[in-house]
Amino acid sequence: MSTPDQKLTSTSYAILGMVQMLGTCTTYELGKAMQGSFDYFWPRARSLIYAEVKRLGVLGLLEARKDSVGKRPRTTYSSTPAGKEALAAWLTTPPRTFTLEFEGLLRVYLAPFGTRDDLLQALQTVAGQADTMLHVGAAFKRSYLEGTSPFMDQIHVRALLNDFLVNYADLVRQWSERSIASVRGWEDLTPEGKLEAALGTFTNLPIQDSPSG
Amino acid sequence: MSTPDQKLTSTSYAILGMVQMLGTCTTYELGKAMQGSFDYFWPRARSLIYAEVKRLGVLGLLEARKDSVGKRPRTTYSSTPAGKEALAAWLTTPPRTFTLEFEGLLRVYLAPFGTRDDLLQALQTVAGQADTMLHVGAAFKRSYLEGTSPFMDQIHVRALLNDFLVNYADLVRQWSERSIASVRGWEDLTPEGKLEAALGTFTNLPIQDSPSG
DNA sequence: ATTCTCATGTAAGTCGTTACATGATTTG
DNA sequence: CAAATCATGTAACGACTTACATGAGAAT
Repeated sequence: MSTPDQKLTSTSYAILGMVQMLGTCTTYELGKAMQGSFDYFWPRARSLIYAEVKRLGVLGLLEARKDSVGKRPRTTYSSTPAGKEALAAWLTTPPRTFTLEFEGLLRVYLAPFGTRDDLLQALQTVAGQADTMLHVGAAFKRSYLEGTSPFMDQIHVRALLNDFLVNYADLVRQWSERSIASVRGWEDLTPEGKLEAALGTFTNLPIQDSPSG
Repeated sequence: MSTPDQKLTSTSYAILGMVQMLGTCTTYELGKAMQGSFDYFWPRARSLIYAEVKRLGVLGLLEARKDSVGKRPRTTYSSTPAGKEALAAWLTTPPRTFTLEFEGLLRVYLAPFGTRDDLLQALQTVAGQADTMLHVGAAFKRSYLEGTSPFMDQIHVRALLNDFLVNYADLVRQWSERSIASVRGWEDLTPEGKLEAALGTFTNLPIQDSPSG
């Protein structure tokens, strides 16, 4: 009963969950943990977290304890029964759709208004970004296989999560590499002589070009 | 020279590019085109486009012509030399990093605070969303293979684009399906008896758990 | 002792969304 | 001709970001 859910955002629940996971934490620790865990699928700026925990405290979904370090005040948060209830209630609702924001694809779409080299550089930047992500994934993999990760007891769900994330990074990496290879084979961005390969790419997409309607 | 780039966002350039692609268009047509093309990698609300073309008009990057339909006024836009220059200049800069916002993964991470069935439902929702995306991809594929797409002359770059998008949707679909299969095999969300499979998942990730360095 | 990094926030601003209002056009 | 849908915006609001300010602790 009650579930007093005012206007909470998904970020609110992300915070509620992370605090519950950590038990008790300062906002800084919370921020670090969120950055380390959520950055690739729910990225948020630090300052937002400071604002949000405050709000969740007022709503009674987090317990805020003031202490201080030196003569500087700070706040430490922990979960409340109401907070746990709210989180559990949210978890029963369907997730909003996943959205991608991929400027690199915008560059591909608009490539004909720039140069071939612009496109190549954009794709190389993307490849580098994917590579970084793969390194992070590799570190996670190592920490779980070696058993050095905190939250080893969560390994069964974290496996699902990393399964997605690593395959996702790998997809971006591979896509950017084969795209670079394609573009390298071009002299410019005009359509001339590029139809055949394009049709081949479409044909090989892992999908049925099945009945409309 | 000049490149008077005030504070333009990536969305500004997306608009600049789409208008240049269309030649001349009403804001409504522009919005439709953007929705149809960018929705999966650069989603933006209609109303933002109305606001943005107006601004781009003031900046001289788009030409705005007022006409009317019945006694209702409307504005039609087309590209200007300055606009084309600005777009070309932007295309030389490196793209910002791709970001994902995937509430489904948040649900996976926080799953232990809810029930097994919550998690299953969330994953099924995701599978459905990926499926929808695959249908859109299939339609694109068909239109290009049949040669019925407008902008057939862009097929070489669109092939790169759809290569990513379809494989991405396919990844989400397949991931959600194998995750559902995993969770179906569980009786609850406790760690008991789930270690082996999790370790296997990590081991099989397409990545080296290579030297830290 | 100074400097650099860690830690704890606040303030201002913006990009973008949801909701609304209303005219025009098609459809039943 | 009434209802639904297409078309053309505006207004209000909010979630999130960037930039700033500053204390504490570590390093040199």
